[in-house]
Amino acid sequence: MARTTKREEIIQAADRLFYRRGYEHTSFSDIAQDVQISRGNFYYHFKTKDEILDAVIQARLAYTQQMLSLWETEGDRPEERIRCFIRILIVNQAKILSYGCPVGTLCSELAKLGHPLQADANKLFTLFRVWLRHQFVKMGHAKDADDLAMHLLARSQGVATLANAFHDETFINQEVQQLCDWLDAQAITAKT
Amino acid sequence: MARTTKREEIIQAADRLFYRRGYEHTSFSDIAQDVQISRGNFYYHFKTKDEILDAVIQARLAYTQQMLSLWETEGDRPEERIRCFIRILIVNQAKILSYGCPVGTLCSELAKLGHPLQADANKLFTLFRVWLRHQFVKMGHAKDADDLAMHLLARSQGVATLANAFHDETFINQEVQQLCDWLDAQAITAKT
DNA sequence: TGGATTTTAGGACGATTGTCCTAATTGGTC
DNA sequence: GACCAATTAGGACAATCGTCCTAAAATCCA
Repeated sequence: MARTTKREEIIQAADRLFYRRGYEHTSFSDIAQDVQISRGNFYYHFKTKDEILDAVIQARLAYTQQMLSLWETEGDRPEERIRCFIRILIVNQAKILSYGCPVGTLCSELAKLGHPLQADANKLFTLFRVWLRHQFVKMGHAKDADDLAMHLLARSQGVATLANAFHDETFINQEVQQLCDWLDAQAITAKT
Repeated sequence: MARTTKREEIIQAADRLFYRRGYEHTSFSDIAQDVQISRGNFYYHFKTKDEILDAVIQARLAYTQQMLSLWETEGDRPEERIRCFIRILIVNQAKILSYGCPVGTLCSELAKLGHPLQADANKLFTLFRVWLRHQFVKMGHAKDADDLAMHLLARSQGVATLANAFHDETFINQEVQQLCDWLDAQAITAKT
């Protein structure tokens, strides 16, 4: 039983499956089978597939925000916090090698589908963008904080995409090192 | 009539649709409607959907190779040729803003589908990788040519993904400028 | 012109999709 | 034990999917 309701169980399963197989390639049956309920009973919890996607996106936004808040308390310098962001490439290495970045791949898919929830999915990117911008401002990069945030986001995306395609974990480690070096360089230029 | 056969017409339409809507979200009907043939007649040209995908990938490989060969003849320094690669972010700006990178999004999708043609699609990345590596070797980066090639590929991928999500063309221009600067820096460190 | 070949249109097929309805079951409250 | 609400299972539904068959039409060649 634990604390999770059936609804939360469904959202968790959908979250996992949407990431692994993609949104469109995941069916009601797949999710229902995963949480051990009948396919028909699905309608009681969610009226449409978009409703599940919406719930999944909201859940991702929630725990992403939670993660960012947690990082905010770790370390006392903004560089160390940004390093937390860079390190997710290492922490989630295995998943990234198999399925890419959860945010990037979802946004790409929804863009191709012309899906109405596209904008909501993009908020995931915005969450990271705003948080990173905030950190760069604190580093002394008031002027180009947003550019630096976008730059770092893009670098991470690229690493995830390539690592996924080539199934290359050495590449991830190399690029993470370069990103850390880049970050250090930004810390130096900021003070001047 | 021109020179194109019906089969080539189908491949072209499928190529375009796979890029815009994604592979799975494009149906036989969609392609058939695009090239003005009946849905049933499709079977005469292609037995399965995978067969079309295979043909599309082969076509992409062919004209990508052709493009790389063309770049090989432009300019006399490898830096100028690599700049051709970077510039596709500008040349295909409108499409990238709407649909992302054709290579990256296809590989990501096929990875999620666990599709057997995944490896063939990845050859598109390899084509660029090998070509870029070749240019970096000529620049004097014999040792780290492959790392530089992968790095540049990843940067481009990230830019495409973010530009697509945020529909931001200014971001593309900024990042292209940074990539060119980075390339110049590599040209300098190579000679030493 | 006549016959062979290529290409076509139309529809059947079984499976799967998202959606929706209904009747049965469960669980808690008086 | 009786009542009420929450939750369930099973299946119907129309549409769409990829696949495949067949007969007609178009095209080519002798």
